[in-house]
Amino acid sequence: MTELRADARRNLERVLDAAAEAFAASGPDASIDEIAHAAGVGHGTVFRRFPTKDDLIYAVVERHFAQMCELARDALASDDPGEAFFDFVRRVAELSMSTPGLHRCVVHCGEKPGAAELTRLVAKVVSRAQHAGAVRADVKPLDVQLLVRSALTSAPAGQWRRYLGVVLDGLRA
Amino acid sequence: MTELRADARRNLERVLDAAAEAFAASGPDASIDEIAHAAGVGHGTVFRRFPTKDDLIYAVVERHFAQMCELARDALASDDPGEAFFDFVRRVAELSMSTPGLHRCVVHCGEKPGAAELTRLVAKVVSRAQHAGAVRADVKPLDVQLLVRSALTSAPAGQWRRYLGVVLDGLRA
DNA sequence: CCTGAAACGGACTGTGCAGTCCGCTTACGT
DNA sequence: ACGTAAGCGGACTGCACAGTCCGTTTCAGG
Repeated sequence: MTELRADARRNLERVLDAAAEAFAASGPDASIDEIAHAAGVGHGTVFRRFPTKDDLIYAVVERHFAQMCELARDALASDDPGEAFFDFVRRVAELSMSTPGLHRCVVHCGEKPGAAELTRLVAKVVSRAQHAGAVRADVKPLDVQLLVRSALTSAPAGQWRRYLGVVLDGLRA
Repeated sequence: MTELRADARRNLERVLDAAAEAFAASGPDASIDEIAHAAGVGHGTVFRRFPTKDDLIYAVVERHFAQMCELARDALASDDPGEAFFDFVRRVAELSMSTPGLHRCVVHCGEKPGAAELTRLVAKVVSRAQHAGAVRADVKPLDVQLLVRSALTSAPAGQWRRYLGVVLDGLRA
């Protein structure tokens, strides 16, 4: 199963990269042809790996979640839980603001792929920071998510970093 | 120019109603065929009035803005500026949450149609409420808009009324 | 090398959509 | 009532896209 020919694996990676970029830029409306061309392969090659466009979107979203899980794990590995939390939030914000179309992709594929794992990790990051006294104790992970999301989505163009700063200050203990 | 035959005017209205409903439900992806069918006309009739799909979207958005302007004018006509303001915000929220797809339509047609008039009226509603001492003096119309929008967009399903209540309480003097 | 399986990619199909066209119908002034 | 211009709507075109197929190319093991 994992026995994938070298060229196949290389192309698969190119396709995923191109798809991530296209979906990040244009949301789920990006066409397969466009992605295949950007990846330098024929679009038949895309469909061999991902029988359906939705399968490709799904894969990209999963990868995106995995990136955020990675950030969360980094935060958990740090020995300063407070700063780790704030860094984590800032990085996640940076990531999602640099890929505006991906949110629509997540919505598009309804039930999320690996969201459970991500939720679990984030909860850990938050509670660790609270334990260290860096974050007020009366907020829950969901609150953090909603507050941050609202700051990002409602900020005027180019102002989201400032808005995020305000919210983060509000979360400090 | 306003000399429109009776049947033409009737159909035009039906089309606008159907379009408003369709765009509110599905955003700008709603098809002309679907709208024409819902309006009970052939889709040629739609294209005669609106040479382009974008023209139709534009018209619906303009109508939506006009509705909000109407609400603002109602608020300005009330003799209790404070309560008028809070009612106004609640009504606008109710309106936009009942037409989730319209926001994407507004985004779709970039520069907004009659946004200037709306902005002007809202500014009046806010400053009147502030003058009456019902709303804290240190917020600007833009702040109100952003705060309300963020409450609406970030609330979990079915919770937006509660979130809005919190924000409105926060705006009281 | 040489061979067979794996992978490739582009031609092809089917669908759904925006936008056009034109023969038919209907409102309305006289 | 009737003539005509305004209005109608569905057949048609063209295009963009998702998804299929198959003849050709390339990898990898012996």
